Amino acid sequence: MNLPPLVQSFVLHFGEMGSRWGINRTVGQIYALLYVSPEPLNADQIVDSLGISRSNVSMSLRELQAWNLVLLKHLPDDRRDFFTTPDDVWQILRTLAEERKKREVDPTLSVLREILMQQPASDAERHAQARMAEMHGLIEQLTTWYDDVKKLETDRLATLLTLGAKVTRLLEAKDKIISLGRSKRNADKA
Amino acid sequence: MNLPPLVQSFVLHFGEMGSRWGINRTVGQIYALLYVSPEPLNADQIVDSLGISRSNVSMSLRELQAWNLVLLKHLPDDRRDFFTTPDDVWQILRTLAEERKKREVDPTLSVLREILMQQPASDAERHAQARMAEMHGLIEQLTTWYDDVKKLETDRLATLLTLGAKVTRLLEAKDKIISLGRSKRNADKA
DNA sequence: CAGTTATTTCAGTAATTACTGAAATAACGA
DNA sequence: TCGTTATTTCAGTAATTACTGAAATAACTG
Repeated sequence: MNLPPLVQSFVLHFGEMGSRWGINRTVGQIYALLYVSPEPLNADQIVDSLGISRSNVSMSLRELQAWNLVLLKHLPDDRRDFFTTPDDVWQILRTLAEERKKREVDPTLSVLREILMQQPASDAERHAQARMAEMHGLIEQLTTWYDDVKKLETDRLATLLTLGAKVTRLLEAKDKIISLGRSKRNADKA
Repeated sequence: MNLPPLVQSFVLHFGEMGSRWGINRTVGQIYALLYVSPEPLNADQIVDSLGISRSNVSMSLRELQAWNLVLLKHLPDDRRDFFTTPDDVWQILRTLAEERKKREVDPTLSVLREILMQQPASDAERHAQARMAEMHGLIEQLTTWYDDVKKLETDRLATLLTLGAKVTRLLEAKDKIISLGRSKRNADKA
């Protein structure tokens, strides 16, 4: 590996994190490298930077493209492929969320729905279905929220996040007032 | 594997999803099994249900305990350990979020902070640091929001989710009015 | 204490996943 | 067309991760 020390730390960390997810070390490293590079890189530059085989780079880039995490660029009079990441980190986050939903949440939802359609043949199955219904409800609620939020542009999403906390506090304050009123009335009754 | 068909589908699916995360197949299967079981299970019951070795169950339960995803129960006059999952799915979600943050987000934040402290030795490093600063900012904003939200009890969290969408729409409406006002003024000027 | 039961540890092995180098394909230009 | 360059594919191998069975430990009982 042949990189400025500061970049190298970042790349190595992402390699480790990658293997902690489903993504493997190399894919994580390549992504990190592209993310911090001032301009797009071609496959051979990645080979030189990370010290891995050309074929590994090819496969890993394909994986990153399947995740929509990487942009393909072309320079004039150069038929090599160059790769970058989007400039906007919030856009990257959105893509990541979308892809993980597609791979992890959606299949789970459809399995749950399918099972919930079936007729339980025992008490054990009836109980299992009830539990799955709870899980299904939770996931549906989360995805409904997500579907609403995902369309927001970067700056509005940021606003919503900082606002989110305030909405929470508002809710708490409202509840406190209501419960104060209730306990006052209860006290009056006694 | 010796399970009611409906439970088996669920368990198998979670096994596959498990290996798509860092978690392995067996851990995923055991968790799914515990999640749908009407009462706590001991290790031997898990062995029988899933057809895996006793030692594998022991290691996998240890893993689940490290993730705080599983509760240890004891029956009177029985010194075996029995395991369950929490009843409240929202509590499960909170735990999952907390543990993933601890394992994935926090280490990344600290690596980023450390790198950002250092003096860049080149333009490449300067640019890399700027990119890392963007990423750091995004993660900080997300975790601030998360820290606010995570303390909410189940029903209030659910409220916030359904509300979240409305807050969004409110923001959009407000922006539309403002931009309408602006474009009117601009039209007047012309 | 010895005997019984529950659980854990761990070395060895099986299974899976990652990676490489060589060959194949593809896309050009002369 | 052939030669050159870029990229992909894939069989073989390396590396990693998962799993097992046997032995060790631990926690109890009589």
